[in-house]
Amino acid sequence: MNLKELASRLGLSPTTVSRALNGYPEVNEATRERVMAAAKRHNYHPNTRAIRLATGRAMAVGHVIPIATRHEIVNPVFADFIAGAGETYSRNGYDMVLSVVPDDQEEATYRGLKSKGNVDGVIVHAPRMNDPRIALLHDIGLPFVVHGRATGAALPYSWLDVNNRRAFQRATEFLLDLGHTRIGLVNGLEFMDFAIRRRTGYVDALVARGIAPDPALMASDEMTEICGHRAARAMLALPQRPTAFLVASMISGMGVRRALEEVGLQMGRDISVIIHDDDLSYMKNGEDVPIFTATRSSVREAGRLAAEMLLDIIALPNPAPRQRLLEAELIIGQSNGPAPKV
Amino acid sequence: MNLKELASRLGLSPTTVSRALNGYPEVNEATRERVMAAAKRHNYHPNTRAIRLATGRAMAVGHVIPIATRHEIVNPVFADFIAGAGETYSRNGYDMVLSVVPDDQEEATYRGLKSKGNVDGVIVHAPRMNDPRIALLHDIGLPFVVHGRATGAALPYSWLDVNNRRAFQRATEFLLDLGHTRIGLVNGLEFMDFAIRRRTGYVDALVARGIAPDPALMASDEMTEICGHRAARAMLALPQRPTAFLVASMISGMGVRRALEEVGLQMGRDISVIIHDDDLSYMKNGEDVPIFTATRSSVREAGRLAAEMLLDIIALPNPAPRQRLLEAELIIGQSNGPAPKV
DNA sequence: TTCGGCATCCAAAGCGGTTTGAGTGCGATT
DNA sequence: AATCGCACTCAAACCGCTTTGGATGCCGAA
Repeated sequence: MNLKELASRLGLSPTTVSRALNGYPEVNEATRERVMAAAKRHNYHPNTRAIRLATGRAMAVGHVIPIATRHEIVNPVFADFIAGAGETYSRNGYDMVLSVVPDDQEEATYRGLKSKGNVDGVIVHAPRMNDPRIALLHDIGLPFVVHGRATGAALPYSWLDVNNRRAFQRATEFLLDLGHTRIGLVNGLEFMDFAIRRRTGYVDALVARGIAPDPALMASDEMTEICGHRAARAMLALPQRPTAFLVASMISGMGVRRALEEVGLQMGRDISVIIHDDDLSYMKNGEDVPIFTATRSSVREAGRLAAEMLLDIIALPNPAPRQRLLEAELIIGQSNGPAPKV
Repeated sequence: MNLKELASRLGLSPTTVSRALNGYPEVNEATRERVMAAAKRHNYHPNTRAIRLATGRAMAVGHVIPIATRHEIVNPVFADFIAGAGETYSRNGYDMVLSVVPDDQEEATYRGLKSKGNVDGVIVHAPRMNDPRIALLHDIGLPFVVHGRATGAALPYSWLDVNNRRAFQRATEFLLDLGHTRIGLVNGLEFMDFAIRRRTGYVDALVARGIAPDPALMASDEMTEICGHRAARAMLALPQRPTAFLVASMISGMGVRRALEEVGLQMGRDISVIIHDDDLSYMKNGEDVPIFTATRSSVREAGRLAAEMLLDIIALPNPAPRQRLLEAELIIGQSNGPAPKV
């Protein structure tokens, strides 16, 4: 069942039927209702491919996922972000298309997406410092929103980010207030923009209290259980070990916890731990009382909001870049306590 | 730059240019090379929307993700599966479109995907017993491959699955061989097909050795850290506690480990644990030596294979249903040992 | 009576490709 | 010399929708 057939059954022209269904004013209300009814009765759904060609819009948003020779973006955080963004797209009649490509084909993929007209815009994931994708997308004229920011970008661009610096600054201050002075930072990879900001927040807080950051207490690696464990073990083996940890993710945090248990330290009593909690749907930080004290910000909500921002931008003829900075909550769980008396 | 313009610049008809680029035989080799060169020079990429309309194929595969009022499918396993499938699609020039929809709209989404022509086929995730989606897709004539199986389906259908029954049977036998007789099963939700099969394997192995399965040693819940922890705690509190655990996932396993540490049991010495390891890229089971002894099967590879199967099916005019059963490896890590002497 | 305006509706021209059904020109066959 | 087949190429139809630029009829105003 297509437009033409539906029109002929109704004894109308395709023009009128199309307009009736799309809510144009120049069609008689009685006619419109007749058309609507017939469409429903015959289970008519306009062909998306034809609409896309006729309107010149893809009604789709792209997410490019480089599969890593180096580091994976396919991580749990990504999954939840996608889920959030996908909700927004569905609600607005957009498709979400994921391109999983070898990372040396990332640029070609973006160019292809634009020139072949597969999508109306893209979300940029996991920005790094001086991320080349921003200039590229600007260049080829593909609307985009960055999830995060890219320090060093020359041009203004749209982004949605969590205030990572502030979150880690507050967390550090909180630990300092509890008397901790040796705080281990188990950070993500520091070519990632968010990790840089988090370290900045941590360092700023220390410096503000006159504490010199100790390089031995700052680790930077992938946010896996293994890496969290390794980093914590290394710091715990120091002559002057930390009395608290600030950890980049829930999963790293589980590695840290394992390390603590191995050396016989009880989290929350002997040693404090604060993690960053992305509020993942399948990786909840406890039920009523959080297991970990945490800086929390829902990455799923970020996905929803970033997608909304992008759809807004796509809809506008000449959109100005938008920015939105979300604040993380500091939630108190069972993993912190005062620094032990020396 | 579009076909017509390219053609006129070359002094050729669109027909010939189209054929030259698509490798049809009825075009002079010299002409073809001239066309190819010009296409590259002018950076010509055929418009996907036009191709789709003209050919009647969507060149896209759908994945429908119901967002749960009840249980989330947006889980880490899903992310890796998607990544694997996405690789296959990219290699073959297909788009992957994800539809994230409220679960009461799942059926409508499948129907829409078909009638609006958005996709050429779909992958069905997380099948349950008597899963209604199979009949539905059969009905509306949308090609599909199920990741997993759906016990109780009336019609034959295509699927790709891991031999979950066998995997858990082998793991159980392995523990039995080590002298364990009280083995706790920390399973996934048992309306999920894979979870049912795993329990069957576990029960079969016990029964074959003349051991009556104890309901108190069989838990079924979501595969989260929290749930794993809770289940393990409950079993450890039994008068006759288990000497080994068989656990449905890496993440549940971490919860189990936490429970063990809480009660002062050392994994691998005091108590044995075997998990199922989906070989997730960001959740590796150790580096050289696995942390957990495990039944392992890469879900990412499953994604690749399922996608290949689906593309094959889509390409064929009248495809017969296909099946593929993958075997999980049993890999020995540091989390198992002989049962303690009574 | 005439004409402008309004409410409706439609024919036809896109959108940018693919594909069908015909040409052409040329060497080989009869 | 006429015919045939082959190798190329092209015009035009088509995919299924949107959208432009009229038509048409009817009513009230001049």
